[in-house]
Amino acid sequence: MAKEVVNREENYSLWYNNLVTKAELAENSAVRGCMVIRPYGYAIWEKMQSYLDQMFKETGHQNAYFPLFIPKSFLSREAEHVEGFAKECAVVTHHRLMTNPDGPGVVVDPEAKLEEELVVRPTSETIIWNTYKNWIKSYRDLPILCNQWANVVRWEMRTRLFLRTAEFLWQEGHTAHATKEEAMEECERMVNVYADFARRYMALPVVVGPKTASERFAGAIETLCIEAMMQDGKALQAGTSHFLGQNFAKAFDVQYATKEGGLEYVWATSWGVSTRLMGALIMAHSDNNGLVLPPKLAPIQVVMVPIYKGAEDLAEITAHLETIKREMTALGLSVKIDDRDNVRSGFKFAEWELKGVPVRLAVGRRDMEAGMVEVARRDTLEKTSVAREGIAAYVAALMDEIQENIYQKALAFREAHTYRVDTWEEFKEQIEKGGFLLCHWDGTAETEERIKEETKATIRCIPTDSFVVEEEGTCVYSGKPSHRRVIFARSY
RNA sequence: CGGGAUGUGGCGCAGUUGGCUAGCGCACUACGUUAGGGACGUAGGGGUCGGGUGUUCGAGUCACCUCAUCCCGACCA
Repeated sequence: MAKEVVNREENYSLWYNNLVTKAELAENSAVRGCMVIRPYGYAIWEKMQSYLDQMFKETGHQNAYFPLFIPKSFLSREAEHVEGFAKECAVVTHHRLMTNPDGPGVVVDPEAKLEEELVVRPTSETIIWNTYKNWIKSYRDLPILCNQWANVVRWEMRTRLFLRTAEFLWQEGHTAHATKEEAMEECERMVNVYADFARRYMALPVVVGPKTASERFAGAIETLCIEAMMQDGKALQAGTSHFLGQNFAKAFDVQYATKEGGLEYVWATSWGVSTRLMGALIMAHSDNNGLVLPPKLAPIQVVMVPIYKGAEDLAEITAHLETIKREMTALGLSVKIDDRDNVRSGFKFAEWELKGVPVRLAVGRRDMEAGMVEVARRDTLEKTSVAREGIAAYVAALMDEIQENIYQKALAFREAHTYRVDTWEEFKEQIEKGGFLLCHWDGTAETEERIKEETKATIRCIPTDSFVVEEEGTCVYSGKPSHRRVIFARSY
């Protein structure tokens, strides 16, 4: 159970500092809300990337890369899309600087104004569909199943580290299909890939389901998402998969010749997850001692701390640890021996806990002579003494146990903070305490909007795989009939 | 873009009603003692106070302007 202070803002910096630092920028810089990812933090992102990439390949996708700059006119081709992103675009207007004729430094050369301004991609649908147009002529060219790993820029009015930064890293999949059914299947397949990844690798229980119309991606017909609950009871959208219908195909005039000789617009999907997942990971599992990383994503899975007195002692114990390390490395574990002699063991314990390393081994002369190793788990903070013999296999098995335990803990937390709410009074009271509220909703945008205005709660999704929600009832707000419950929550 | 707050060594802060060589903790360097849960001693190095203008004999301190950051709103796959 989370301690009282967990997930309060003051604690975030403690957790974040291991992974990122705020960009240190020159004074007067217009760039704000960016982050610098430290090597240790990036290692987590790399792990996420490699697992996701593998899952994308297994579902038939290929990686590709498209331009960072998008001609401004492309963005306006799809009406809803441009409306959704216009307010947060960084725009390139010039291509050259010159020495300042009136003083020090450089200024923008007014002669170097671009014919057409370029938008720094906030998402790549438009530039990709402009390219797909040239790739697709016949039904034989379909489907196209591409993914891109890239950075994108969204000039948000207010940023939040990890959750909403001006520049972030992500992957975006963009697919083109001959039929509506095939595209819808793809959309669903990919949201399930995300859910699978969140659960198995991030140890993050997520709810899968469609968004309501008002929460949809700009230009999508349907948006499926995975929603997670953070330790403060707020919801976090962790990934989305969009069924785009023929909107982009029509906007970019992408038609294909059918087998029968006709001409049809293609059907599209797009889907993405970002470095926001790292924020989710942190806010879902961390405690007051720092990060808690699931073993599958931990850059260092085992840290070994020698307990010693004097240099010879250190050398001898370190050599002993090396033999253990070799055994564990052979089992595929990533291991670090912390043989620093300028900090004490207690300091090392605290530091590696802060960094979230799943298992710590400590060995002193006493243990060495007794043929024992002290094993400390990060998830439970328990310490046990284990025989040196067979320690590698023990730790390898412990990794699975920790992975599962972190998941179960997060799941139990979510279950404990999910409430079936049937009256408006109860709703207003409960929403203040956080959590997911499973409620009947009359299905209208008006009701959704009023609830948002009155309580700041939004419909996170219409769950399809996590809760039993199909039942007859009446809308928690309007009292009109409803056939299923949806998830209301305050969100990031 | 509105409301509030904050900018002083790498980090976190103090600095009274303006007053003389700008301090403290952490971190850093050297040496020594230490080492099973964030060690201690001694000796060091490092800041011109976000930027600008002004008031004054004198500005970290007062005034105005400006820039940046954080929080709350508005906004937001």
